[in-house]
Amino acid sequence: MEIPDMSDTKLSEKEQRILEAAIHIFSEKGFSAATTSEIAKSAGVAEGTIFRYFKTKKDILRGILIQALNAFSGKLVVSSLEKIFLASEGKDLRSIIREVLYDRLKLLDSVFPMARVVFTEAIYHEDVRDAIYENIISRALEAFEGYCRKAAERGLIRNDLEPQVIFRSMLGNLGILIAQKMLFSSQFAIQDWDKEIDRMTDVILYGIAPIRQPDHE
Amino acid sequence: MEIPDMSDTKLSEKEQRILEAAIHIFSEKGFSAATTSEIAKSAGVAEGTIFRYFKTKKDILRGILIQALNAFSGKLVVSSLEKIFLASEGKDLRSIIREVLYDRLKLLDSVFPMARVVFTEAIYHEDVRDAIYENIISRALEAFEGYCRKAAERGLIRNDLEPQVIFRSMLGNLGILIAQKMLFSSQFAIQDWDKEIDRMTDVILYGIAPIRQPDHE
Amino acid sequence: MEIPDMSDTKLSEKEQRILEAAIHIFSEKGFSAATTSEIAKSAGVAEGTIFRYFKTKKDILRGILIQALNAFSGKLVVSSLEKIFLASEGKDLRSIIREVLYDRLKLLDSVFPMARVVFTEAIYHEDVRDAIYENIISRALEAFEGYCRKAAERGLIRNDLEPQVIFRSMLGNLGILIAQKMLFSSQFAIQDWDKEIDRMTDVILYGIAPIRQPDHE
Amino acid sequence: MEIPDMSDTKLSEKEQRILEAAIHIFSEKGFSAATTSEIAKSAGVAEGTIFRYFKTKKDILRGILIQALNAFSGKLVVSSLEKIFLASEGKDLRSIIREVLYDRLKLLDSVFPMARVVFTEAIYHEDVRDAIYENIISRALEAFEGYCRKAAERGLIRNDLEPQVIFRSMLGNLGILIAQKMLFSSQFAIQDWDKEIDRMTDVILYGIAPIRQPDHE
DNA sequence: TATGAATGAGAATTCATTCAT
DNA sequence: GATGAATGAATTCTCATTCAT
Repeated sequence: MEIPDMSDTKLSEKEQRILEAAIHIFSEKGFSAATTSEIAKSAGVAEGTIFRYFKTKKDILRGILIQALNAFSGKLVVSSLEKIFLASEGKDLRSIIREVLYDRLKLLDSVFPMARVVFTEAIYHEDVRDAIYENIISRALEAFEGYCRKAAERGLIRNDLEPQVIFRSMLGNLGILIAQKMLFSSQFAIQDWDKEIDRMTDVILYGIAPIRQPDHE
Repeated sequence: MEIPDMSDTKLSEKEQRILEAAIHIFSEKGFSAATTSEIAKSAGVAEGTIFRYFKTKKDILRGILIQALNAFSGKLVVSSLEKIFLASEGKDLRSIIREVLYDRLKLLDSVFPMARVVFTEAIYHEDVRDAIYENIISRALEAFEGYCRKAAERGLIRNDLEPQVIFRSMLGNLGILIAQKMLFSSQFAIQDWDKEIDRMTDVILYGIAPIRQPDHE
Repeated sequence: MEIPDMSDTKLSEKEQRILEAAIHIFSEKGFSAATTSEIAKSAGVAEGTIFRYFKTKKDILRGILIQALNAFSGKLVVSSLEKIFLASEGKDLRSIIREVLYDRLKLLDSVFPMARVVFTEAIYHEDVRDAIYENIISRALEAFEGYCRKAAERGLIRNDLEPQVIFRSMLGNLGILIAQKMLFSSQFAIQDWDKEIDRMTDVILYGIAPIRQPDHE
Repeated sequence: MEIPDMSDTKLSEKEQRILEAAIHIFSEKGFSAATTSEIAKSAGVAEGTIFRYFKTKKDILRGILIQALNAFSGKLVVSSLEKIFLASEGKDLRSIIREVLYDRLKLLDSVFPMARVVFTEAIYHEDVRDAIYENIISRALEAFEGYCRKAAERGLIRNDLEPQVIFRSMLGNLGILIAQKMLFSSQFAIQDWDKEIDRMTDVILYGIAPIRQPDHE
């Protein structure tokens, strides 16, 4: 697959329209099942036009991946997290985590189709996974470790846990929540998001074991 | 997609061989990108033979889904969990959770290609999700709730948490671990599974907030 | 282009039919201007069938080239020439050359479309030229040199000429004759082939300079 | 194909540039395999510009053919031959033929790409052949017949040969030499052109039969 | 029953030509 | 005039499905 330089070269309006149509359709039916004719129709251009901008169908996918990695890595993943953490002084951990969860949820909501394309491709292609790791996971993890260390110093979180483990736990919980919202909404309609987030935060914070004393916290 | 009766009608040896080949190939490249000729070759039958057993390519997928749902729902998901819980009398929660995690991990390991096919299809088709919900999730949840209630009564777990929330937390943690093992093994090679499971159990049990007393557990 | 092993692997009846249709159409309009749909129609098969036998359109051309090189090199070019030379004992040079010209003319007549495809492709592709050289020219030249030496020894031909030069002269004369017959038949209709061949033989034998003695032949 | 009036209407500089680029590219890959975008790039104009000057791609080819026929018929084919023949008084036949061969060789060298386009198209299109015949062959032949007659009268050449036969012989020899030079240079590199032309002249003059008496000529 | 050659509908891709700027 | 983006018809190629053996 080979995803080239992630630099955010400006895209023409038409190129962007094609990419958006493709994201939508790839997201709905997967890369292989989508047809370029469909994408063209949805983008409102002639089928041939697609191939002016993208040499092959696979290149459309590459275009999406590049955009996705750019979007996730720089702007979204790290920076907004950073803001929350910077604004976290004095706040208690519960608030911070709630905010983080809300923020991530909102973020993934806004880019869900794109994310769906990226993750399903990741399932099949190691190079996509590598790119995801390099551009998103490793960076997010790095940033996260910094916050964890600080939080641990301040006594906000346990200092006997490795950040990776905490990261994984939060990611896992978040992932399930997203899946629930996006895929199983008819089975598990979530009415009260505040409450839902609260419960999740609670589990993340204190686990499922009985809480011994009402005095702590 | 319409997944018909889940009854485990016996499959002929050839039918089974075709299904296995298809699971393998669908798992590697996805349903649309796989070709029937490839499946036939891998199954060691003529391409035409596939269509004696499965009217269309989609029917092969249906066959896989049926098998998968059967496998997950009845035999695997519930029963083995049950065993663990039944054998749990007297054991502490940490041991139980560790056992559950180990067990699920082993299970998913053994059926990973099949699970991969099911879950990627679930991403695209609501009816598959419905079938997954009906056959797996709702049953597992039901069983889980029973155990939770009992465990709560015995004072093993917090009684202020809804079983769903606990379920979600465990599922999320487990999901990430699977993804890490199956997809990001080159980035996060897990050497010491005992330790890894221990850490995860720890977080599930006690969360990430600072633990106040050494008296816990 | 890469023309693979020239071994005469047997072709199925359908493969042969496709090749023949392709030879006909490539010969009429050239490789690029011919369409696979046209070839399929002319061969009486479905378009898809072509691609069972030839992975790409270019492979059809390759198939033709292989067949052509086989046909020209082994069976035709050398062997029939050989017969003539073997039967030449005692005959005078004029008869031999006439026979050779007739023979080659008949040969090229019978494979004209194929030859046309090969030569037009040779114009554009060095590898085709190389293959032609290796398989046809160098072999024919080699055989020809043998005959020339013998003929020179017997005093049938000048011994101060290099075989290459003789070869070139005969080939040139023949080439023009073929072109005349195949391409400019409406401008230069040849009525009396015996006479035509005679005149050509005469020029090949004695050149255009005035002949001094009426004693020749 | 229909090649219209051969009059040398003046071409704009841009038109000429397009034609030259087209000659180059058609010559390398053939008419059908060449793309207008390629031609435009090579001519340094926009693709649309081509269609200002030539209504269709085929018209570019027509333009080349017209130019080629003009070039060959008038200026080149006849006139320079004429010069040689006019200057031939007193010279022996050998010198004349050598000069003619040299001259033609140099000529074809200089216009090889154009000639290649014309001749390959001639292979496929009768009207091109007709145009070649009308504009080049018939004129050249006519002129040639005149010289032949004179030469025969002067006793320079055999008078029992029809000029056509002589023409054909010279053309054939020349054709092979060109092919050798242009297409098979790696197999038959010609080092010493003087010698090569000499040998060819020798064969054209005296043929391949043993020369009977050292006394003649 | 099993085969695999044949099919043809449909997919990706190319490219001459048009046309608004 | 010149441009080059846009077009869509035509082309190559794929592959699920059929069917004669």
